[in-house]
Order: sequence, then C-alpha cells, then structure tokens
Amino acid sequence: MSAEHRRRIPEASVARLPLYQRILLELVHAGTATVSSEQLAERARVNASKVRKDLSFLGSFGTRGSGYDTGFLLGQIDQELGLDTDWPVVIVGIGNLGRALANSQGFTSRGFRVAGLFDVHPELVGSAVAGRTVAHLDEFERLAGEDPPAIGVIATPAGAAQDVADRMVEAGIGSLLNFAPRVLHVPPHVLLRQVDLSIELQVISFYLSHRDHPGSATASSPLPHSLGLSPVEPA
Amino acid sequence: MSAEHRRRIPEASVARLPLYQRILLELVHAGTATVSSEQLAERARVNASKVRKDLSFLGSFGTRGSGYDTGFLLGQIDQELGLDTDWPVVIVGIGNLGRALANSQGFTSRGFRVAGLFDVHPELVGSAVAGRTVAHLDEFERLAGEDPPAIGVIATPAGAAQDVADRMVEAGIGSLLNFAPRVLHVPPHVLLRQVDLSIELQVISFYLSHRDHPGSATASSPLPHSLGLSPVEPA
DNA sequence: GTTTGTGAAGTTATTCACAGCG
DNA sequence: CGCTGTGAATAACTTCACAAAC
Repeated sequence: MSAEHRRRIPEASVARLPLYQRILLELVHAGTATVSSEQLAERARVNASKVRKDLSFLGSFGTRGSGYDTGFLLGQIDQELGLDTDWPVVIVGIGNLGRALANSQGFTSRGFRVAGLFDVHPELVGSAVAGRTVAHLDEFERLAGEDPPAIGVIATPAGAAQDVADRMVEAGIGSLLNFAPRVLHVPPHVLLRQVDLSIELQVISFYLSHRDHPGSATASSPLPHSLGLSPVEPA
Repeated sequence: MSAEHRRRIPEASVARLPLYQRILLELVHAGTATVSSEQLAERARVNASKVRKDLSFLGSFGTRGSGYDTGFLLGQIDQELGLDTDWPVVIVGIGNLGRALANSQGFTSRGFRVAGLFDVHPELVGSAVAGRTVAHLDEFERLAGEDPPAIGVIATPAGAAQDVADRMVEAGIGSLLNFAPRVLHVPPHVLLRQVDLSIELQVISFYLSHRDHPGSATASSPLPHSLGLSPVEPA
C-alpha cells in the first residue's frame, strides 16, 4: 500500500519540489481538486515526463486517467521536504532583508517557526518585528540554550557575517542560511547554503547579453525559468 | 590570441560563474594576485576539475604552474556575464524586500543601474530610498518610455504581482525577476526568473530530515552548498 | 479515451587522469 | 616540479514512448 521502498531522491528532483509545492498551494487555494502532470508541467515550465518522474520518487500518488489529488499530493511533498517537522529558525540581522524574511510567509508557515530575532543596533533591540521582540546578539547563546534553533539565518552586513556564523557554529547549530554577500567558512558538518539576491540578476544579464548576439555562435534566445531551483553540491 | 571560438557555455557552468565572481571579488579585495583552481574549488566547495572545465569555456586564461590572475579572470567573467553592459533595472514594490534589493550591492554595482523605484502606497511615493525618489506606479509607463528598463523586479505582495507583470510586459520589458510568492504567467518571449526566499529553507529542511534517519536508506549526511546556483530551464 | 508510471534511449554534466606548458 | 586544459570515462539527469490502470 504505502511506498516503503524509499529510494534516494535525485538532487535535481528535490530542488523542484518547492516549485511544485507552491503551485499545488495555489491550486488548493483556488479549490482545484485534481491536476494532471501536463497541467503541473505547464505552470512549472518543465516537461510533463519530468513532473511524473519527480513525483514517482515520492510514491505512486496519481490516478491514471484523471491525475493527482492536489491536497493529497501537497501533503506528500510537505512530508518529503520535512515541512511537517518543527524547525526553530533564528534570524540575525534585522535590517530590511531580515525584516522581509521575518515577515515572509515562507519563513513563518509550514514547519518554520521564528524562534528568535537578533541584532546589535540599540534602536532595534527591544522593538517588535513580525510579532516578536528583537533581542541583542549578546543574548544569543543564552536563548539558544533554552530553545535550540535548527536553522540560523544570517542577514547581516558582509563584515559581520563570519563572526555571527562562528558564534552559531560554536553554539551547536547544524545548518546555516547565509544572505550576506560573503562566502562563509564553516566546518564540513554544518549544512551551509549561501544565497545571493543578485545571482538571478546576473543570470538574466548573461542571457540578455547572449540573445541573438550578432557574430556570436549562440542559438536563438533561451527562455529560462526557475523558482530559485538550487541544486546542491555534496562535499 | 583571443579565444574567438566561442562555444555555447553549459547552463550548469553559467550558474556557477557568479559564485566564482564573488570569490574573485573577495580575493582581489584582499590583494591576492593569483589563485589556483584548487584554491578556488575549496572556497566554492566544488571539485577542482569542475572549476578548470568551467573556466576553460571562457578561454585559456590560466598560467600553468602558477594559476589564474585574479583581476584578469574577474574581468573575463564579468564580461561573459554581461556585467560590463548597462542594464537599467526598475523595482516595483518598495516594502522591506524592495528596499533591501534597492540597497543591495549586487543590485547597484557592475552593470545594474537602478532606473526607477515604484510603489502605490501614498506614504512611500515621493520618499527617498537608496538615493532615489519612489514614484507612483501610475507613472511607470511614462518613465519607462523615457528610460526603457531592461529588467523589471517585482517585490510586491502576492496579490499585485501578476498585474504588475502584465503592465511591464505591455510596456515592452524583456525580462522579469519575480520575488513575490506567486507563479507568474507571461508570454514565452519574456525572460522570467522566479525567486522564492524560502526555497533554500525548504531544501535545508529536506536535508535535515534525511540526515541519518533511522530506518531510512539514505546515506550519511550530505553537505550541500550553493550560492543560489540556479540552473535554467530552456523552453 | 485519458493519464500515470517507468524501462530504455538520449543528453548533459561531472570526474578522472594525464599530456603539455611554465 | 606545479598547475592548467582537455579528451575519455563515468555518472546524473532528461526525454521518449508505451504498457497498464482508470
């Protein structure tokens, strides 16, 4: 009955699950009960076979002839992504980006619980952001002891990022998500993801530069699309 | 002399160029004159052969025995990414995220020029953000006619995103970068990139969930790392 | 008739391994 | 020596194509 034969899910597929997740959320919200791989593929701008292959790694949840039950499939993806688990998240650096993240739906729903907001700026400490009081970074170790965070998000200026990372690692954090424009150095056992807000801008720049450039050997304009698809690089 | 035989650069390599770019920026800033593929690979957390292969698509810029000239290589990558071209960027939605983007170094240096900030909130319109005055969205068409933007960035709430996208497409914009949590529908000729700030959080969640899960067939903990590496999906 | 799930084929990307240059 | 650049080998991913299920 249940697909107990859990194969390793290819990284490329894992990277697409959040995209399907978002589309399914929209469909469920719109009251759509079922969806075919063809329809999912159109919205995700990928090949329908790819959708079916990706979903088949989670199990056989479709119904031949009609498609997938949107609500059920969403639940399965959430489970696979671990979004039904409680992940306490702390955010360090409550500037514009930190506030955007703290208020972001994706950061405050489905598993992710904002367990702490930290900054060093006197005017910020004590103020309320996204319904929580901002604590001083000096309190990090103490508060992290009370409610150990699973994920640390760094949204500080570049200069502070490495220090903050070191403190979090020292406090025993297992995973870091770094938005600061600095390549961090952490021990290999720490799950590290670096995010650069301008990466997509640079990729757009590349494709704009290479669209039908006269004298260039590149073919006709590619039409890329992704939802922040990020393949992982196992060490 | 110059590598005129420009082959098509694999998408996977293009996605890594911004990562090398950032590392080289840091090295140049630190005064490091040369770097080996091994050193670059360590910082990027990728295989050294991969670095050499990636760089070889741009040309033969290394010196056997010593490595690559950091400044020169940086210039070559910038050129390949089109960062030496002027790309006027407009940002719509000047909330926390919009402000973070407008102030972001990546958005205001190397080719990207903030050509306009738009919102509809009366308190924001007329105020200064990142050294520019926020205009009302109603002025978009007029101002876009004066200084046609190459890239439109959408940082509005989900509900407004599709309307804003439609207006930008109508005004003739060629590429869109969408940060709103909504899958946009645009004509196929528009270069569209969707970014979800919580994607990386979800990928972290997946890997945390699958680390040495008892009874699971997954191998020992993978140690992913990326700098927002985003492969593209050609239509 | 429709749509899934999946082997097989085809494509792209990664890694190896080493010749060749400084 | 050290390190690049690259063919050849390997691995990962994508797409095709179709039998089976509804």
